[in-house]
Amino acid sequence: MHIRIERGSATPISRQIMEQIRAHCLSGTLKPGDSLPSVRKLAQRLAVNVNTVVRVYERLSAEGLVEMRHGEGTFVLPQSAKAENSQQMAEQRNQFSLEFSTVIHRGILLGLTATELRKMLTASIADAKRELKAEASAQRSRESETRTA
Amino acid sequence: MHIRIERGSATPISRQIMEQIRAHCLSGTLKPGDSLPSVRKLAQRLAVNVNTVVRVYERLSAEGLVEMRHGEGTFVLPQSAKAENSQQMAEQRNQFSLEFSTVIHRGILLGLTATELRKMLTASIADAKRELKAEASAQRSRESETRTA
Amino acid sequence: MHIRIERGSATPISRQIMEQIRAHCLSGTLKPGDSLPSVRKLAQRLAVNVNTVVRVYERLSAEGLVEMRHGEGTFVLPQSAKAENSQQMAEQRNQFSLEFSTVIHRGILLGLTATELRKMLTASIADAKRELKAEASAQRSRESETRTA
Amino acid sequence: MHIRIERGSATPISRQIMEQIRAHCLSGTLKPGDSLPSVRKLAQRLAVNVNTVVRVYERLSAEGLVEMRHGEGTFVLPQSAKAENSQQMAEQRNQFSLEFSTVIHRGILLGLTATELRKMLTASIADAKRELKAEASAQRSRESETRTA
DNA sequence: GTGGTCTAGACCACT
DNA sequence: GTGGTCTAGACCACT
Repeated sequence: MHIRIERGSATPISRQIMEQIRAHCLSGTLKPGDSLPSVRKLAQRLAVNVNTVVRVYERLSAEGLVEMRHGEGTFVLPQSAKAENSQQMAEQRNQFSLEFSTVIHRGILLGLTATELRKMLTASIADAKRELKAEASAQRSRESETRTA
Repeated sequence: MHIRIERGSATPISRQIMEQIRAHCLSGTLKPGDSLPSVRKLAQRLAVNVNTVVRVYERLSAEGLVEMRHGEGTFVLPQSAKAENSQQMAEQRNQFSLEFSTVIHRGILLGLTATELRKMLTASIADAKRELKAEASAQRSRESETRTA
Repeated sequence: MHIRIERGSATPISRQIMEQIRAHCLSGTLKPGDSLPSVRKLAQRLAVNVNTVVRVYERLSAEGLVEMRHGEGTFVLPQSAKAENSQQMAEQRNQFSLEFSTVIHRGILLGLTATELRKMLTASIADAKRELKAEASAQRSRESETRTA
Repeated sequence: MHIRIERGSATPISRQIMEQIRAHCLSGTLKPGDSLPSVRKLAQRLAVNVNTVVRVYERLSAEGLVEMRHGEGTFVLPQSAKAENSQQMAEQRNQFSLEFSTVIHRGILLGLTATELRKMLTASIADAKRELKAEASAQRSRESETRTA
């Protein structure tokens, strides 16, 4: 589960983490029953305070997306209804499209041309897909290890 | 000078306004000597608290980008050196490119395809350019009025 | 709004505060639209860390019981439906009755007689009612001040 | 020795167990020399992790209330002095009275009337006594079996 | 090992 | 003034 934190950003770290975990759940990178990294591990990996991660997990738990089991870990919950799920997805995409257009608007103001923006898009898509693939294969190998063991 | 505020965003309103004014200065929509809208007018137009705008102007003033003249208004300052200006531009573009790639990363996680993202890009670029043009022409007509008067 | 914290208790402070605020909302001591004390004030009054109160308010907010308005304060929300409200009340009473019987069970184990327990009950009821009344009258006088002013 | 666990409670399970064993010792349900159930049996009976019970016994052992004899079991120790015993009893009762009044306070907030609370008290006392009796008679029959064997 | 609570203190943003 | 986020660090409880 890749999570990328933008340090200088005005978006609070906790919110960045939360949105990416939500996206992972909606996209299927995280499936019901999967365990999230422990609060301490994720905190260390992201070089973030433990409490920050705890807060994120607590909020996702209040949303009903995950469940924190004392002494065991934090786990993705099965989503109650497909309808609800696809509604969440629609909401997330709407929000995404707003952000996207805001960013582009700023790019144009900064004098970037359509051609430059298209190049950046292509590069960013490639980057993101590479990350996703790398992760998926890492997960597969982890799973096969588990099966062997 | 068009400014667009995204209400739900985690990015604070003041920062949204500030970044867009900076971008307008760098892109030339706002030129040295131009006056910014009065604090009260902008606040009303954006449906934002007056103090929020005051603080934005104060910060831009501290940055040396604008000058607040008591009783007159707020004006764009000539940028001290071209070098500095282009350095600022480079910084802003760097930051932009970081944000851009983060947004795209999230879009990919949400399952958007390259094709969808390209369509969104084209639409957003068209939107942004239309806004810029509308503004430029509005400004031209305002200027000719002033000349006539 | 009286809140009583038992320091040595195994029940976490935050949970004690949360349950009492919930009870105040259900009992009508806190009505929709009422403002809660600011996080800092309540923290100081209870001699508790600010973050502890913040967490309480955040959770009540996630429950939909209150709303935190940035820069304004925290306010009791109107409860969506009477049905829901009375269901919450039933839940709270069920939980109460469980706790109550557990406490009594322990009292009996400690060798307290029925008569002693009844005396304690009468005394505790009187205490609690006195507190409620004192608060209600304090509130009335506050309201009449406001009306006069 | 009856022990009742309230699952949802904020009071940790281990503390619930510990307090009840202490109360049993003070009330005489458990007498010096009596054996506690084995760690595994109690854990199974209460559907609790073995380690949880182990830690409870360890703490009671550290308090000098019981003694863990390797390979034999855990036994109630004779209390060093009556004075100490009655002091412990007083402490426990003080703590009990605090908890009791807190619980009643919450009940009043939830709108329960004095009459309702008195009824609940009577019912809870009856329940608790019934449990104590059932246990006592079970213990007597166990003892007579032992004598016979 | 896991999560849960709490503190003290800092700095930020909105009204 | 109000709430919001984050850190560093402590100590506790459950598996």
